[in-house]
Amino acid sequence: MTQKLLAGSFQLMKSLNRSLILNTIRTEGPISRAEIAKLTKLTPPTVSNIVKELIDSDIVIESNQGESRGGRKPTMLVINGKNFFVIGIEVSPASIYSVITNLNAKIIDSVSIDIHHPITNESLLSFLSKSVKQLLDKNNWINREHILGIGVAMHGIVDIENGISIYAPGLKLRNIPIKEHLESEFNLTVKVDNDANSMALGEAWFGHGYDIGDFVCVNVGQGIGAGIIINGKLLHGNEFLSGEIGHMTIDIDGPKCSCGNYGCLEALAAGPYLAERAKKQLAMGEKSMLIHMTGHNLDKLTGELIYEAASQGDPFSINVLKETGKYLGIGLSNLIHTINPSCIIMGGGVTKSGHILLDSLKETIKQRGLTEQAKSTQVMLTKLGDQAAVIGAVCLVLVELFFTQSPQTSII
Amino acid sequence: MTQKLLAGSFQLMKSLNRSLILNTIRTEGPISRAEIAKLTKLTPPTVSNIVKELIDSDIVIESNQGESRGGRKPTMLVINGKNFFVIGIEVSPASIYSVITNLNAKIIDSVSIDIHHPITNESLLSFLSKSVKQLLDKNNWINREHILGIGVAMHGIVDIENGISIYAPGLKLRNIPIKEHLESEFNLTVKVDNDANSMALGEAWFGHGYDIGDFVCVNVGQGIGAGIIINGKLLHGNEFLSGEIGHMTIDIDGPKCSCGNYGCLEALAAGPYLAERAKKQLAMGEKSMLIHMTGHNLDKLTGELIYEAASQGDPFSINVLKETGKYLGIGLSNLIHTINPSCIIMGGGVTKSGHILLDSLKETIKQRGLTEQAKSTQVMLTKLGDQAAVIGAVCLVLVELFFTQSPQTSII
DNA sequence: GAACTTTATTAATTAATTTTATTTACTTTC
DNA sequence: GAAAGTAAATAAAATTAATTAATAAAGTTC
Repeated sequence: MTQKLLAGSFQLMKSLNRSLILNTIRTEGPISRAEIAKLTKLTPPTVSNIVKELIDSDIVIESNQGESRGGRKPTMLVINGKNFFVIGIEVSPASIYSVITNLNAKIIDSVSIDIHHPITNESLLSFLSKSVKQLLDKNNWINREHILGIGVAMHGIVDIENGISIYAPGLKLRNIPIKEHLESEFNLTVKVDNDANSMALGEAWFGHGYDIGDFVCVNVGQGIGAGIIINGKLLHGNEFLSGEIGHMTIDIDGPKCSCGNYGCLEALAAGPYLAERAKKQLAMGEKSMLIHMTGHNLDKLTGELIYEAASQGDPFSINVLKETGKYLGIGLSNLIHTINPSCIIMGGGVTKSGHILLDSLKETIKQRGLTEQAKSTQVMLTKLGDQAAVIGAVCLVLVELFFTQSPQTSII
Repeated sequence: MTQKLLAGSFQLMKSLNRSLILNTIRTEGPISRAEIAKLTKLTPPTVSNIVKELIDSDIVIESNQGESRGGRKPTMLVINGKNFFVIGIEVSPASIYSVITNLNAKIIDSVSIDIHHPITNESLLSFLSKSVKQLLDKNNWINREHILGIGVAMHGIVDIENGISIYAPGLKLRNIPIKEHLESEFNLTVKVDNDANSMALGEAWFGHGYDIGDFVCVNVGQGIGAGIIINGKLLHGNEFLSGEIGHMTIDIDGPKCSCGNYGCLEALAAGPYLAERAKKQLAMGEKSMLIHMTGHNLDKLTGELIYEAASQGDPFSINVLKETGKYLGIGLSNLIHTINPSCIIMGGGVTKSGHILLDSLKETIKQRGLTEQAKSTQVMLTKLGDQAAVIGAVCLVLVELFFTQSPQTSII
């Protein structure tokens, strides 16, 4: 199919300009009407008219007066960020972490609930409700009408159209109707997406992806997933499966993965498998301070312990991390040669592994890149750190507010 | 960066509708004004006005009258396809194949020039000019004013903005200024893109991708490349490197590739490497009718010969193809788990290998897919066959004509 | 304090759609 | 075979939201 085309209409024209001005204020504000006109190439009256509507609908407010540059002082405009709120939830295999933020994604309060396994769909949903209720109760000074929605970052495969978690391997659950449940419970708009996708969105709005149009955010922790941003938008693929790079084969004869195949990136580089690999090598007689650190009980070995030993100079652990960096580097090279992002942002547990793994990873990309540009693809850690996914969940709601070209997007 | 927004204006509104109507006529024509209004949800007067302009600019013509459905007969509209022409060129390592087509991409005439190695940038450019001149001379009944542009499908890495072939491994050339050269020589718009991208575009416009928004076209021949279509548009990546899946590592300890790395998909599944692998196995004493077919000179072994022997039932060759199918299947699985296309279209030399390779490839995808949907991703051969790339080259020009939202896109 | 600048708004104009009405050309029905 | 009905296409008027031009407001500069 060739590209889809919109029909032009007065409504479309207006809503395009409305979004354009709203987003210019969001990203450039505080900014004057005159400056908006210059940046967007719209005419001053058009800007004035639309700004008036935005102020009427309470999403934009006039702030202080700016400095004169040889004439009348400009009136600065900003998003009315502090009076409206969004709830973001990150569901990881071990816990439910929920936050309430203002429109600038500044976290006002948070609650965390541990998940005990095994768990059922019903109890997960009730934990989600409980988590939201706690946030609302703790912050009952917030006008319920001023809460714009709930965003949920869920690990695994998510049907974003219906807000259903199709498969959550970390919880061993399937087909959880998150959107339906939360919407009926709280009468708020609910958006659900995959955790890596959410992280990517968070970085695009408030992190290192702020002025990059095409990038990938790779989440390396219990599993490995990627959020792919193309032209400032998330790529979801035909069946919500895009970015499942944990199950990219990079070594046909490699170790067995939980998915049943052999040599998946995840089985070579994700936290639990990393520990598994080290365990095998130690069992075969390799020396390492890890043996002492685990009290001679190798079942206690985790990725985190290996990070720690490596930072203390343990040669065995350093080598394990170097190997892991190489595997990840190969996975990322494959990504570079497939979608060629301008930058790769790393998030998840791996961000705590220090420079050894990262250096090895960068070295591998340099070695494997097909061209100079590929070799020098930038790799960096998330700016939002542990908050990337939950901030991303908040952004799922913000996208609707700022980019849905509907003139009715009055906040109240 | 968050998504980019257009500024709304009367011009935009008009040109969106112009494109919408033009493409509705292209894809649905012959079609009446009334039917266009229904399909596009534009009002009848809007359609009438714009159609009048399209007819004035000669890109649309009224054809016969349609059947009445209980009232006035509709006047059917079609693209004035037969009076305008596009030149398409495919530059492969061995030859330059050029065609002239009408707007329906129907080939009117073609010329082919063999390339003898080694070759320089200058002589390649002069061959390109010669090729176009031959086409023009052979078809001098065609009004030069009615030729809309030249599209070039070039193997390797292409800077599509400047129309420069950055690296053409099959010719061992770099930085060939194709667009600049041909534009100054013929005073026609010139578009250059990678061969796999062109194939994908050709299939999107006139092949199996006709009603699919997201798909991938994989070209397996001397090398392996993919053209990725997302939302009906080609993905080029940050440095024109997207789709270079030939250099995706699928076997860390695999054979050495021309790029210097080990275990690239290309080094396991592309034509020349396929022959290489078979040669090694035969040299080690394996039995096969290939030994007879090459007259005991294994240096004559090619991918094509292996296809032929396999189709005659040679067990050794069948096994080689099965292996190759498995490797390709792994590469495609990686693609499915990264961008999750709704369908994969195979083109290039591999299309001649028969069902053995393809069955093995499909089997591998079924085995490796993470979900039922991934497992059942459709794989098919190009509809346009050997013409896919050159028709795609033509489409590079058609994209400009049909999708550039400029009111001045008067053909003449 | 007169002249100039920048910001913002108002009024008039313009472009393109939409709505409503009309014409054209056919089919159906009595 | 004339009247009634229906669909296609166009014409005229109304509407929308932009652009252009003019003006007001609030400064700065010399």
